[in-house]
Amino acid sequence: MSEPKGKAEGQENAPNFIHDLVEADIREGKHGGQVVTRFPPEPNGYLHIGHAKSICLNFTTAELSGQGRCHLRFDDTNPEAEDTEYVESIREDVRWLGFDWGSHEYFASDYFERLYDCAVDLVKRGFAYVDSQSPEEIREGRGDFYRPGVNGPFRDRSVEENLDLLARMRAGEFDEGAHVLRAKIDMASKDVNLRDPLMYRIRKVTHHRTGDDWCIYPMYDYAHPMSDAFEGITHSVCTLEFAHHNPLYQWFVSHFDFDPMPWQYEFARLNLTYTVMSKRLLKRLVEEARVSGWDDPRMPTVAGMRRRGYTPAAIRRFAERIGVSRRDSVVDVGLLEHALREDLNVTSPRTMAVLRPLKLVIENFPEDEEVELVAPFSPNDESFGSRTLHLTREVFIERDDFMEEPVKKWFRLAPGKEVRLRYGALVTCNEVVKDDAGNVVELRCTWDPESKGGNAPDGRKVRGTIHWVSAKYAVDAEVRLYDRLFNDENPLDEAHEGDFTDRINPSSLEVLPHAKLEPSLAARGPGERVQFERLGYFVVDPDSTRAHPVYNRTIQLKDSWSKQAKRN
RNA sequence: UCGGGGAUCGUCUAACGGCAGGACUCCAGUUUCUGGUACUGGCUAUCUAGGUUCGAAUCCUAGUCCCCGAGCCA
Repeated sequence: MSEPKGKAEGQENAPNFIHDLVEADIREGKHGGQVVTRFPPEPNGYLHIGHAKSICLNFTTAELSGQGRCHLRFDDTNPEAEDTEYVESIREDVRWLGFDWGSHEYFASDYFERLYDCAVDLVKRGFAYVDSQSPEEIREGRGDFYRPGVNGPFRDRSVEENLDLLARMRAGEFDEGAHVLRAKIDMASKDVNLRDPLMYRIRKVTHHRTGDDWCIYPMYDYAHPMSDAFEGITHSVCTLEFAHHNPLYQWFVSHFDFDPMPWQYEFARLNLTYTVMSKRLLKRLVEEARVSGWDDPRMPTVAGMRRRGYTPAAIRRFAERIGVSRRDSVVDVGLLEHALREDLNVTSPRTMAVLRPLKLVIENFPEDEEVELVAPFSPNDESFGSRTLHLTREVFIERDDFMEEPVKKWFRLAPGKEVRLRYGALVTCNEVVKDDAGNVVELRCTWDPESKGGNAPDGRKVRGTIHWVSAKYAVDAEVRLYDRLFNDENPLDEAHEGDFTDRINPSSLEVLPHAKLEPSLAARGPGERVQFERLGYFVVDPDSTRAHPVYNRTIQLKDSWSKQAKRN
C-alpha cells in the first residue's frame, strides 16, 4: 500500500520526522500499536519555550495512537539542584499549555529502591563495580577523544567485595567522593560515554522528596533509561545533545527483560532569534535583576510568556508550524509572534485605550451633553457582543495620531483635517493649543453632529479613523509596554564585544503610568486579554487591581504605516 | 590527531530517482469605520567538484563548512 507521494497541495501536516516514524511503528504493530512517551524535566528551574516544544512533541506523539499516553516524570536524581517549588511550576506550566498527563505523574526518586536493586543485580552479574579512585584519577583514566581510557585498579574487584562496598556506600559509611559505582563496559571504546560510566555517586545532601533516606544517588545515564523502561515508555524523545548517550541507554535497558523495550530518538532543540534560552543565562538575567523575575513578561519562560499574554494555543500552533528535525536551527521569533497574533486576532475583544493622552475639545459640543454609542467588541464576530460608549465634549486621543505638520499620506489628525473618532463621530481640528515651551497640550475641534456613530450622511469618505476615550469616563491605568529583550538577533554572537547582557534592549520595557482606558477595561481581571484598537494586544497583569489597573502589552499590531513612514 | 550528527528560499521546513512545494518575512494590489483582519498576485533556495542515470536535492566518490561529545550535571 503506497502512500500518495508528497503532501504538496495545502499541506496542513507539520513536518515532523518523529511523528512519521511513530506512525510507521503503529502501522507495523510495534509494541502492539501502543505509544507511550514522557516529558522528563529536572525540577531545577522554570520551563521555557524550548521545553514547550518538547512538551508539545511528546504529547502529540502519544496522541498518534488512540490509546497512547504521555507521562510527566520529574528527573530528580541530583538533590543539590532540585526543589519542590520547581515541581509545582512545571506542573502548572504543562497544564496551562493544555496537556493532561492524567494519573501518570512520576518521579525518578520513586524508583530509587528499584534502581538500587537493578544495580545490585548488575554487580552480581559482573556488569558493574565499585571504583575507589579519586575524581581526578577517574578523569585521567578515562582518556580523551584521541586516546583510549585505561582500566583502573579496582575494575576487577570480586562480586562479593563490590556488593559489600555498595551496601556500605548506601549505608552512609563513606564520605562523598570516596567511591562510585561504575558500569563495566569498555575503557577503550571510541565512545567516551561507554568508558565505564558512573552509575552512582555519594551525595550527603537532603533530597526534596526522599529527605535523608539516601546518600547515594543514581546518575542520569543510568536512571533515565531505566525509568523509561519501568514506565513502559516506547518512544523516548530527547534533544540532539543526548544522541551520544543512546548506545549507553541501550546498554542499560538491554540487560533486563523489559517489554516494551524503549528506544531513544533525538531532535534538534529550539533556538529563537533575539532570545537566549539556556537556563544558566536566564538565571543570570534574574539574579542580576535585568528582569523582574522568572515570570518577567520579557522572559522566554512559560511563566513569563503567560504573564506577557501569550495563549497556549499560539504556542502549540507555533510548535507545530516549526516542525521537528535534526538540523540545528534558529527560528525567527517573528514566526512565534505571527502565531500569537493569529490566535489573539480571533479571540480578543476590541476595546479602546489611549496610551499617551492628548486632550481634544469639541467646541460645538454642549458642555453637559453625552452621546451614547454602541460599539461592538469585535468587527467580525457578533458573538463578542458590544458595549456602550459615551461621546463627550472632551476626549483623549493618542498623541501619535496628531501631527502639526503632516507628512505625505498622513491620514490622521492635523490642523484643518477631518478624522473619524472610531464608532463616534467625525471631527475637524481647528486650533492647536500650546504651552509656553511650545508643546501641544490641547486640540480644539468641531464635530459634525450628523455623523453620530461615525459616518456622515452625505457619504463623504474620511480616510483616517482614530481611537479615543471620553475624558469624563476615562479610567486611569498603568500600561507596561514590552518589547524584545535583546537588540541583537543573536545575543550570544561572539563576533561582538562584551557579553550578552550588553545586548539587552534598553527600551524593552516602558511604563506608562497615566494611560486612559475605556470603562469596560477597568472591570477586567488578571489574565484577561483584549485588543486596544490600532495599538496591539494587551493582558491584565497580576499586579492589577480595580483601583489601579495594570495592562501589559503582549504584542503590537502589524503596522504598515510606521514601515512606510520610515521610508519617507 | 578521535567519534557522532547535520547542510534546500532571508527564516523554519517538504519533496525518499520524475514539475524544488508550504508557512513566516518582504514587495505590489483589492476590501475595510483598526494604516489591523481577510483576500489576490509577486520575489527569493538544493554547500562545492566530479560521477552514475533518459532524468539527481535525492544514489556514488572526493572535499568544504557547522553542531555535539572527554561532570561524581541533566
